[in-house]
Amino acid sequence: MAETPIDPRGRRAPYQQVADVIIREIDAGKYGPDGPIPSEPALCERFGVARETVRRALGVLRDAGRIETLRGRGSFVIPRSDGQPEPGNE
Amino acid sequence: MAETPIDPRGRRAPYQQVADVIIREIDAGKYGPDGPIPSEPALCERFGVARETVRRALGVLRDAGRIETLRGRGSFVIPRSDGQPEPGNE
DNA sequence: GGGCATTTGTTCGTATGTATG
DNA sequence: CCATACATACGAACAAATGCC
Repeated sequence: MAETPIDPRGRRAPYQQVADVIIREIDAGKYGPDGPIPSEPALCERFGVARETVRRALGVLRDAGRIETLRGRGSFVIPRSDGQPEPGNE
Repeated sequence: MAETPIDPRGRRAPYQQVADVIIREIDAGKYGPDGPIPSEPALCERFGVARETVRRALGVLRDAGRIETLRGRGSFVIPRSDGQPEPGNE
């Protein structure tokens, strides 16, 4: 079972829901300022979605400049430029 | 913008238009006698159509015996049998 | 160097829901 | 109703880069 199931029929598409969750976690500092986020297979497991859906979500994050992805390595949080402190876990 | 836009309202359906263009290019030797043709996503981009439309077009080419498609690899031009020389570029 | 597991990149196969003419 | 088309999603296979032993 997926740890963080998403609603396949929500008003927002599944890949957008996945993107939302991960963005919030990055904002909360869950992965560190420049840390790696979980691998695609791990995210598939967690959300109970296909790899394509995870990859779409990560595409949203890349387009938003929140992560960068390296082949054979993984995806990494892009540190905030100075003056924009981490939102911090609450 | 699509490099080779097709007319969504032409007398021929979009998938037929796409099939026509690719067949002409194969005849012109553009992809080599047994070379790969561009991937489905690439063709979607080029013609500005959805993947289903590209797949229908490729279905026409397969039914006509002009290409063969391999999962995870791509679609390849089927060489002409002897006695039927390539139409030749120009 | 080789071999292997992990990870992302790419490709086709299939299915569903929605919309249009 | 039906054919066509688009967007999304899941599945499977192949490919390339990385890293570790």
